[in-house]
Amino acid sequence: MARVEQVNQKRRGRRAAGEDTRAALVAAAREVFVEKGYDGATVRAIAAKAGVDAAMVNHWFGGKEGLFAQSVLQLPFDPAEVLKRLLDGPLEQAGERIIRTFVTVWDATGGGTFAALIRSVTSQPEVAGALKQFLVNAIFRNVLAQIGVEQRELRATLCATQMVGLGIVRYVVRFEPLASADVETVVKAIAPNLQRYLTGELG
Amino acid sequence: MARVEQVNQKRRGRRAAGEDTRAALVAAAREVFVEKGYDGATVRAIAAKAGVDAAMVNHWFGGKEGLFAQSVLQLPFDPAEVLKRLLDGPLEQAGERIIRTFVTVWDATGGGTFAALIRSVTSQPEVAGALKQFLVNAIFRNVLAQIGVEQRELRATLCATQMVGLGIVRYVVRFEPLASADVETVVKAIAPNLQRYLTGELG
DNA sequence: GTCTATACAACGATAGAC
DNA sequence: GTCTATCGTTGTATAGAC
Repeated sequence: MARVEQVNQKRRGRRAAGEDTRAALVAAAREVFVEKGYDGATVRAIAAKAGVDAAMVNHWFGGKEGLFAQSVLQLPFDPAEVLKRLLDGPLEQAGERIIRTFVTVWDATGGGTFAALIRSVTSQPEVAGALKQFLVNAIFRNVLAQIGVEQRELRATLCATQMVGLGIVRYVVRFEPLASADVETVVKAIAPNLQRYLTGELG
Repeated sequence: MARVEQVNQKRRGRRAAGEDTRAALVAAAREVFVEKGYDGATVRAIAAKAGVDAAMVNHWFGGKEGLFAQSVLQLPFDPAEVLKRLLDGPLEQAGERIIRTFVTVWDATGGGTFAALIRSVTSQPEVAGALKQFLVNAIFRNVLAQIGVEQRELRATLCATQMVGLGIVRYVVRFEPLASADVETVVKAIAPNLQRYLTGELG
């Protein structure tokens, strides 16, 4: 009896070799995220468009967040993992950890990836909107919850100014001597400023 | 004798109405600056391409610097004038003056102009190169000469990270609450960080 | 007649050739 | 080290618009 009912349903188990589920998800995600924004896009809708099961998003990308990072942003790392590392340690050294991680991660890609990201964000308003939702709901929310200070939203945007500016100057326009400075020089120079945005006095 | 030799020269005095010398210079400048860079482009070459005298650059734009600002960058203000205002006052308050002026000037344009500037810089490597030369040779050189501290080049690029980042977050991606914050809030929040880059301890 | 956009000459600075 | 070429800029006389 059970066998008969399966006739018109999808086959279970592994798909045939050559069907690239991962690539199909990335392609579908790019379209849906850009069209609906990060919040408006649902994992189920993306999976349906890709013709695969929604569980595949978790399997391949660790969740909606990871899929967004690798499809629209094309980040060369997993933001959830990086975030975990950043939040692990004393708050007074968070600025230092963030800058060191940021520079290390993007340096490893040669910087061209960051430039591409900025280009797509500045040229496509929809991507900028999706990125904003992503940052607010998937990143800032987690970070800010661990910071027991006032004006958390303002602090988050201030941190964003410093990180984005650092990325542009070091990777896109490549102003010297910052573009070629070693990681520790950058950390020493910038981390205290980021730390002030995180936990310092803003008034 | 002298009169005879003038026969094959251009007529002096005002040209016929309808010939827009200013626009001709802007058009020629855009091409030459982008092709040769800020340093490589000569006022004389631009003027020749526009079919006018080189002195017209000074008359209409106050110099090579102003012509670049209004042709390639399309800035809504005169950088030389703004620069003069920034350098006028105690060094300990320079960070505050710079942030206040920056926000005031770009707020007045609605921010779209800044976004357009970033877009052209990030999408055209030649523009980025020309901008770099312009900043180094026409802006930083003057500012840094007045700052009696060590590591001036590094400080200049650090300042650039903060200014560029502020512009992107406030005018391009418009993260709240920073995008809608009033000028004084922004000044109080960011000026101390810029001041550290200018005159503080970097180690 | 007045105003100003214009062309030309010349100056000080700078960089490269020899 | 000197000479030369070229740069950005400034001063000035003039032609045309108003």
